[in-house]
Amino acid sequence: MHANVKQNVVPLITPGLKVACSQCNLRELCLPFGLSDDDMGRLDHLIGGGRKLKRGHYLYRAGDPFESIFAVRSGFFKTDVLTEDGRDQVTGFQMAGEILGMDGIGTEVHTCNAVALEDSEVCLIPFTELEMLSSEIHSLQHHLHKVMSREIVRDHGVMMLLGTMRAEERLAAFLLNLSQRFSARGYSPAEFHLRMTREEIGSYLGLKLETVSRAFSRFQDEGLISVQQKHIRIVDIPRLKTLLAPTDGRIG
Amino acid sequence: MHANVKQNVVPLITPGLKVACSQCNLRELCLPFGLSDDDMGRLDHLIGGGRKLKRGHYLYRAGDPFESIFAVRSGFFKTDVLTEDGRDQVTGFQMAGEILGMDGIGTEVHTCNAVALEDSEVCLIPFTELEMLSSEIHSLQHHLHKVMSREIVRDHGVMMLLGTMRAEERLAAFLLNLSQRFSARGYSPAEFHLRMTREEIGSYLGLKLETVSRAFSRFQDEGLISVQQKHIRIVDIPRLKTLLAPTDGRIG
DNA sequence: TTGTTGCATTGACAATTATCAAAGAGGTGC
DNA sequence: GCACCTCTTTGATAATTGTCAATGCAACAA
Repeated sequence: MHANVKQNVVPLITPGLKVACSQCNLRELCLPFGLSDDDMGRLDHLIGGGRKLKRGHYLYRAGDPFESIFAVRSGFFKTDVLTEDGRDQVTGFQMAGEILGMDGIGTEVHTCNAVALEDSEVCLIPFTELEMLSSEIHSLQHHLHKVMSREIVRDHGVMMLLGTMRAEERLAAFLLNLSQRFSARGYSPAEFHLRMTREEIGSYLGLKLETVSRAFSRFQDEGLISVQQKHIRIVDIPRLKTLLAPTDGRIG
Repeated sequence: MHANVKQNVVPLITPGLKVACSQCNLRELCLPFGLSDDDMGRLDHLIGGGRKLKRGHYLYRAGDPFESIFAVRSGFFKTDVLTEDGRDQVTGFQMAGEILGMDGIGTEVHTCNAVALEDSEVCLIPFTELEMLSSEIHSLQHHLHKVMSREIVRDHGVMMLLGTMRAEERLAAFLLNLSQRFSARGYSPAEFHLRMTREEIGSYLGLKLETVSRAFSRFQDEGLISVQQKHIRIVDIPRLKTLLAPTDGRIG
């Protein structure tokens, strides 16, 4: 089998963590966005508590019955799809405030795996109950739709990346995306720790790990970033951005 | 500017077509799936009529305010994303019974273009009203969520294709996908007319049009399909499928 | 018919990325 | 500290796909 994340087979999750949207500093990034205090209280009621996951453990696996979606409270996840013939595609990396598990709604079964890339915590949001509550709270319903729609738009961005960009462009886009998301969470946009391996980055970007590694090295040689294993410092964000708008074949 | 679809600038749509889900032979494929007669009647009420589009005309464009989603009644569409720097990625091809426009929910603005690749008809589904109705009809709400979730899962499949497959595998997957969808609509799974150009196929598959053309020719040489311009006949579906499960690096 | 236009095919060659292989770095447990 | 393990880096070479260019084909209009 592929050098997949870890050797554990059972999704070792620890129940019983007390959580409340109304107390959560991620609420503006997450599902309760825009709710009144009153409605937020009703959402608190519904959240099925939290779960802690150790690094390498699965939040869910392809084939698991779908019951809940999850909000990342802390930590870092990847989702990937594994086909019968051994193909493995990382479909995303999720960090605090982001929602996981919406792939399972359509089939009632999860269609990808979600793995913690570091020790993490999630909130469990039972989906049937979320639907019930969202038919009473219009803003919750609408926000759920927005979250799903944004996931579709994000996927389109990945298709664009995979379909039209070259290796270095893909990596630049990836770094800038991480930078922006860390920044939105109050962390440095210029300096961060990668939670995933070169192979996982490569899988996400449709490249082999060696190609990812070489692109990192090239960026470093050109003074765009500084890399030390998983530690990244972006030295020149503007110039990194120009890598994405290449030959300047502009129109108007 | 790129050899984009057509020279029209205004989305020339013709309003006033009378439609009713309850009378529609696509209802089992489309949004009203699973509704009672009674609820279907309420959905009929909400559908904002139909629109006809001539080939080459836009159903919506990136930047248009989002108001409705659309169900394809007949015809064939493509959606694509165009970036400032001139990249163009086809994100999907849609046929009868499929839903268009969900990309716009999250931002209240459409994020891609939808173009008719042949003369087509769509049903217009005002989204705010759909949300209102779906908070009253649980099965409608749930089905909407399923439709959105399946779009996410479909996108994951495209990522897998773009991230892990080689040119011929991508084209085989593409043909088999079309075949299956035509089949589900009562058309021949083995013989059909492509509505899109080689360039559009290439954009969808992350390949150049020449590569697509060469792959078609190779398939024909090997007796898998017969190609004459846009007319395709799949001669050997099983063997085409084996192209997707390649080196047989199976596990168990 | 003939010319025009857009799309498709094919060939020769170049660029990009993958593959294979070896060595280096860093962390963990003993 | 030392051994082990995983991950990363780098080089040499091969495979795949892109690029450029020419020709072919089909539909359509004059």
